[in-house]
Amino acid sequence: MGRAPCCDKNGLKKGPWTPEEDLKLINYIQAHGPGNWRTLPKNAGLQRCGKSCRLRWTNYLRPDIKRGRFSFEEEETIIQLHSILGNKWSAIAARLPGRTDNEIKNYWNTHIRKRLLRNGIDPVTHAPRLDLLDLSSLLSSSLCNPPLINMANLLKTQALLNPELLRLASTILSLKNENPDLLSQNNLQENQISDPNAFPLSHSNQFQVQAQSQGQQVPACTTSTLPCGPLVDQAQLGQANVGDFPSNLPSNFSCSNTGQIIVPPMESQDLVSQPHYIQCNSSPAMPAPLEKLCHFQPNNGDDQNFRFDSIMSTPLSSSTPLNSSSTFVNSSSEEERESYCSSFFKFELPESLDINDFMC
DNA sequence: AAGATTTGCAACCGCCTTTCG
DNA sequence: CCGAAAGGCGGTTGCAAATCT
Repeated sequence: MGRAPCCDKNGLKKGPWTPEEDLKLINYIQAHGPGNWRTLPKNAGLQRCGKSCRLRWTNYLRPDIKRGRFSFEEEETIIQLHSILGNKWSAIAARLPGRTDNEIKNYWNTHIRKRLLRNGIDPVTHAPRLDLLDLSSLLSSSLCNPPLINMANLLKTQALLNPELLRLASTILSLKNENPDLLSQNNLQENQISDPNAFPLSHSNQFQVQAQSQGQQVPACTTSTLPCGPLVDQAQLGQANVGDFPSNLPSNFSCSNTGQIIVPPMESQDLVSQPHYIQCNSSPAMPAPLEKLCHFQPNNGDDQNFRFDSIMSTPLSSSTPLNSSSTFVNSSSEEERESYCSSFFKFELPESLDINDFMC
């Protein structure tokens, strides 16, 4: 037996609400409070389905709803939360005061999703998408960079690969493609990190990188396009396994020829500072070749207080002097935001990387 | 200037979960 | 425990506004 409809639809109005209807609904709820949506329309004198009244109230008429363009902080938070929660719009909305799940869903579908796609990032998994890459330019750039040829070959055999490593490879390729002059940049970086004494490593700078066993679901959060973004108080993220958080390589790392992964600085906070280098301990589950990649070091002497968790949790949009600049946050165009996202990705393939080690 | 196309968003639909008798 | 009702959620649609040709 099918369920009875939520209300008798005969004679009930559909479509856009009129100001008069809104007023009736507001007046009724102000007098009696929300709830009992089934009887509300009748009592309020509305020719509407109760469900329609509830949606109108929760998505539009509620007094605490914030309308207007999403701020940079909000967008950033949405991306981060979506990478963790997926399409749980109500859960995301619960962390964005004044925003409704419907509004966030619409904004995601019309703005953020498209931008991620333009940046070659799968909006579902938050991972780079091979099928969106410009393979011709990729291959041409590979001709000037032999290790990339190997990686391209590696990708052809993706079915044989550990998915995590495949993701790493695809990420490297896609971002290399976006940053053609990365080599020169990285030479500088390599020089910077070649002297281990220059980057004292404190215990607090270490974290465990837990390579995921094959087939394990990867929390997409670590491949968010805004990896340095806020994260929301992770303790509040009931569904997010904070302990697993760094189990993926952060999307904004780069790989030096010396096998180090370089996490760029948060641009909005420090547009000119050098990347951070973070040391990580390899876990038993990590394939040996990946261990080569996961040798993080803190950046430099003038960043003694650097902590990885600060990268993961410090809001890009926090009220730091640079970032709190309202001109940046509030007037950022789509291009600026796009640039902001893609600029995180600076990769270089380690020459020492032997793809054979990655084969299953 | 006008028609075509794209974009943005409010609203609807149907399914799932929770509540309650 | 069971079934119906209500509430909640995510996906989709339809239309007006904006943009393009």
